[in-house]
Amino acid sequence: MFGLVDANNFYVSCERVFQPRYEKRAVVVLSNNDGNVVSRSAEVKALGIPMGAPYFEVKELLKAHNAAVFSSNYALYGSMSARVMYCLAQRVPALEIYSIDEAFLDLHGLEQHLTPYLGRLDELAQTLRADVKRRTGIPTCVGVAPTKTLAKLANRLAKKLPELDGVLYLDTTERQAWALRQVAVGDVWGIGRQYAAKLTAAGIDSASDLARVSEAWARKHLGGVVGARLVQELQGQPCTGLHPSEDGTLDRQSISCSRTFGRPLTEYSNVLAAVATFLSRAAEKLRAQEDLAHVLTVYISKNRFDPHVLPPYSRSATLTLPSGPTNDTTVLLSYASSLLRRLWETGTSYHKAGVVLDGLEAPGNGQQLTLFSPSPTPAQRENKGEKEIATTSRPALMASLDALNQRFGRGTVRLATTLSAPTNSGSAGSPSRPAWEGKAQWRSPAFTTRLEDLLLVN
DNA sequence: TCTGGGGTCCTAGGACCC
DNA sequence: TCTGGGGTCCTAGGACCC
Repeated sequence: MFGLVDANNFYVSCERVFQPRYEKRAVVVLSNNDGNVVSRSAEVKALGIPMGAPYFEVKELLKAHNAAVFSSNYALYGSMSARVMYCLAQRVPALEIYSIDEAFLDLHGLEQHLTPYLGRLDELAQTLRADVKRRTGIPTCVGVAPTKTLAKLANRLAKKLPELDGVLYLDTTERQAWALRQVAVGDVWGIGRQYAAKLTAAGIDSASDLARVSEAWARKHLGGVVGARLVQELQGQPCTGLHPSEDGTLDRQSISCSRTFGRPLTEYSNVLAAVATFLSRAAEKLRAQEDLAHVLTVYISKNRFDPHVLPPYSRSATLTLPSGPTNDTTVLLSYASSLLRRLWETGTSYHKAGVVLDGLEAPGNGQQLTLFSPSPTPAQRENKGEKEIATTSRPALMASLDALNQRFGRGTVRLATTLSAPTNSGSAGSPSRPAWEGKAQWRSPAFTTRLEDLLLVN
């Protein structure tokens, strides 16, 4: 059996832990740039405000109901997530951290061997919920079922139906069949908007209907092997196992960093400063998980909501690093700036930029070396005669950078390229405020990660 | 006026390998 | 006249997840 633990409106719950006066009030948390509603308290859901609603569209409604509005505070949510995962890891043989607020639990064997001591799996699930709530303040629900897809479905019902008291255990085929009938096809894990529309057009409305389509049909209409697996999993046949997260942290196969800008940017130097900042952050994460990357992608996007802008809204460029895998920000940046140059169209207004690091590998024995001396980076070629940029990594420099920023705060020491060029018109902000930076008007304190923000109790 | 960010997995054509 | 089969890697893009 698999368990799925999922926090209830996680970001809102994190805010409430440290500011209990919001316990009974309507609360929302907004995305970066205060753009969209990404977490809603039950009171807000009852108002009919959907997940992902643009804030400007629901602002008045929220105000009318005296809702509290927060900008997102990832320092807080990340740290609360780690606490929740730590609690869970202490009580189950293995878990897979699936997202910031969800984890799959490996419960195989427990039902045969341990239940005489621990009670049924649904009792164990209740114990987990109570433990997490007591130690972190975060409310959760738990689904238990023979496949991950059914565990997700069970979790959804556990959240929806108060009479289940936060736990649903789909131990028999009768209970599974019942659960499948309760869930709309669009709410099944792996069925997004496009597939949902296609399925309802074909007369497939519930998870139960979907569980009865043929494998061939699923393959043809639901993205090949992915669709075939999905249907089998609904039938109770596990197609995917648990990928345990070692020591409670997540090792990623790709690392990215991107932002929508606070305002549209047309100056190359401003966008370069943004890309350099995002790349620095991504490289920092890469070093934190002790990996090297050998594939780099840069992308820039136009405003897809502007009716005057035609698709494609986004262009990307990917490069397999000729000088081999690295985690050195300066090496990565010299390639990133040449990719950005390739994508750049003068006179275009850009809305967002991002970088992705792929092809991650651990340093050491397995590493691919170059046969000859590393080929020069684009920056070296362009700047021939100027100061050299190394193609070989300088681990000691990066380690010092990370140590300083860890101790004195993110961005204390950074590459000069991350600084936006001074603008003639731009007396608006202080020089330390980059052109691309967005809004975050209502951010709560970093209660768990900044000494100055520590809650004081009299 | 105002519309997020960080991921996973899959597809598909072309270059290239033996 | 006639021109293979089984792979990997690279790059770009799409669907989906939370």
